[in-house]
Amino acid sequence: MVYFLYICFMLTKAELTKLHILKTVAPIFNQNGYAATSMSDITLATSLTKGAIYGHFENKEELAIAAFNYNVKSMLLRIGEHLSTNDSPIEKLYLITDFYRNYYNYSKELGGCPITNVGVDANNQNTALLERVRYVVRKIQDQIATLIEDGIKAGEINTEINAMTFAKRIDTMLQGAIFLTYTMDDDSYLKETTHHIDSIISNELKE
Amino acid sequence: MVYFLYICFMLTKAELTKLHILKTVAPIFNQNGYAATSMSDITLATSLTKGAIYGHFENKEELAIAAFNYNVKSMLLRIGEHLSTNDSPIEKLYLITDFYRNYYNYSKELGGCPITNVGVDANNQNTALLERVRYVVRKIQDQIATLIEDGIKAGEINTEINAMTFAKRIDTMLQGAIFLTYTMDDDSYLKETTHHIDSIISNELKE
DNA sequence: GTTTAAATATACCGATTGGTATATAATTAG
DNA sequence: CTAATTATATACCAATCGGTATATTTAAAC
Repeated sequence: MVYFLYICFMLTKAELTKLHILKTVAPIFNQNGYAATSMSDITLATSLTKGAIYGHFENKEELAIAAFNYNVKSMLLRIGEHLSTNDSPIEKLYLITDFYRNYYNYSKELGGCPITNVGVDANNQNTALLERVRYVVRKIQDQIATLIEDGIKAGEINTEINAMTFAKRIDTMLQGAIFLTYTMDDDSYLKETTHHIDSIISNELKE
Repeated sequence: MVYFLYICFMLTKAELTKLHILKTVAPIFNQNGYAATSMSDITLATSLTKGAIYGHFENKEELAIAAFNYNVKSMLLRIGEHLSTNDSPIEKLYLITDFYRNYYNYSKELGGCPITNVGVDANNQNTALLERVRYVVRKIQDQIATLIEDGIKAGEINTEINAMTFAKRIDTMLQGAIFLTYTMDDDSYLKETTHHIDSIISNELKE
């Protein structure tokens, strides 16, 4: 059997299988958590056997980490695409809130928000996974802070603003909204919060 | 053997055992999650056997629900105590943020924040537990909203304020701060957020 | 097309899972 | 103090857990 990707990007059959495993397994780990996901779940979902799975991943933990990285990568890629629409720092800030405005629908495909789920799941459990979560949280906050600093330099944002303070404040609101939206199955938390952040940008950040 | 509580409140030995189980098991379930907590963990921690445990709880799920309720009850009790310090609605609002200011230290005793942990853990997994989480979230938000409405009636808070909107906004910020404080093991999220909410009360709510 | 190497399937491992039937111990009621 | 009852301990269950050694199939290189 010959696959499109195989021809196009010169991927070996094994690499394709690895991608298939990750794509299939990522939302399962994300939705069920590490402990509640069994290797049987994985073989069943991928239609592969343990031999194939363990041929690509050393153990369950390595697979879980790879699955989390897969989810995060596709998420950050999507944010990046969204932000590339506009060049102005302050407009990019609005685009971040715009991304999270529809985050419920989007992240459902990933089996929920990977940051929220793995952050809670790995807390005091899995050191390697938790470290990855922290890295991504820092990365997102740094990105927001950099945008604010760029906005200050461009004269779009008030010079007296502390970039990291506001970045963390925005991230805190977003994380709370994501958690409550999922827990209450109510999108209005994300809608209201993104709207609120927009008005903060307009009223408190804008020069 | 005779226990203090036994004499004082006329609790049977069995009821005492049940309390002992819940007190021991509640933080374990909260910290590890439902799937990652085994009955062996429970028998080991309580120094009891399966016979004793299953004599008091029908199955693992019932025990997990009882453990969550135990944590929530002690948490709500603590908030209630804290709020009883003052009678003014707006001062009670400040006392809520004051409670969450030191929430990291307090909730560590419970094995983390029960709302956050069980909210994520039970999402798309355990219907009964998730329903309990939702009930508690609504209860907390209603409590905040009621305080704001009382403040409006008392002339302490601006009449144009939408109580539930602000209650949900405050809760969203708190949930985000709790999540990030735990995930990043950094208390400053809760400190900064409670400080920020205080200034919102002072600047946006106060008449 | 054949050989060689890699990828996948099969069958199995000991340990642990949640749960139960029954025996034993402790407590309560008379 | 005894009898009835309740609470706890013991021993066991089938099922599943994560993981592995080996056989078999498939793809890659020539």
